[in-house]
Amino acid sequence: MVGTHGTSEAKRLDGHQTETDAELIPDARGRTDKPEPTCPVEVALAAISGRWATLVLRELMHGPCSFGELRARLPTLTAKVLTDRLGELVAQGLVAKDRLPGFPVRTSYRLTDAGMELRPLLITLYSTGSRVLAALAPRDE
Amino acid sequence: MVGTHGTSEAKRLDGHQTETDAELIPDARGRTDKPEPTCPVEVALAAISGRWATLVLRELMHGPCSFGELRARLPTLTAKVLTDRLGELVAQGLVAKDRLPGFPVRTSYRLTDAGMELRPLLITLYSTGSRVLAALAPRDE
DNA sequence: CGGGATCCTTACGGATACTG
DNA sequence: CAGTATCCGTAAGGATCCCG
Repeated sequence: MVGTHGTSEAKRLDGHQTETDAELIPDARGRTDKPEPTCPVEVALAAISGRWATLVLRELMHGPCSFGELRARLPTLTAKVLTDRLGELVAQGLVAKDRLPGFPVRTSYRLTDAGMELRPLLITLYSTGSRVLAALAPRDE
Repeated sequence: MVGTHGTSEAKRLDGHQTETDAELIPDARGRTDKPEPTCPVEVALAAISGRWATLVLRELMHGPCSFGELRARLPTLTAKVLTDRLGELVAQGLVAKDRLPGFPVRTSYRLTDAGMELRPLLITLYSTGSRVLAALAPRDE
């Protein structure tokens, strides 16, 4: 039925080559037809989603950091949003929170081993964005 | 003033080593203290942000695809959201929309050169998510 | 087939003020 | 210093119905 005409045009739309899929979808967790929290892509996405998330992560990549230091380095980020973002990262097991003894109270935030795994992603976000900008620059296509 | 005590504890919190920064922040566009649309990271983030965005991109990575085909492959995605997502991608110059002549109307969506640049990012999202899950699996730290 | 037009609800980001 | 407590406006996602 489908093959009666066999035009190359129909094939281009219908036929999806599965050759390169293994690169994009290495295993069964990627073969999903909707956003599943268990899909690795969604896990990574959750880590960097939310405004300011990548900037907070970038600062923590430099090493442990206190709440106030983070605020100082990201001056226009309000305490509420920073608390939200850090709370999410802690809940995801990407950041650990250490209360330092003494007074006034100091809290040190640092990346966990899982959080460290995000470094290549931040680097790829940067390089990808750069290449996209470069590809758009010549002409709008 | 700062150096009077010189405890290693203070250094760990205050001193951010600039050694590895070049990897994370290659040029001036990355040295921002707030989310700037011109920052490459924000550009890449914009491309994959919004629910279903990565799934739509994944499908388009296989090759051009019509509106209905996208709906068929992502059954629980409503037409409105798909229209939104595609519209954003087109507005960002990552996807091109071709109206095919004939009846009924067919529209073919395909990645532009800029959109193709997102492939490594999708792959990194997957591998990063996998490694994060693996790092969290042994123990919660 | 490929959307557009509405409407609704919730989540998110931000501002401001206050506390242990 | 390191948050918490409120309040608010907007925008995003989804459902439903309709049109060319």
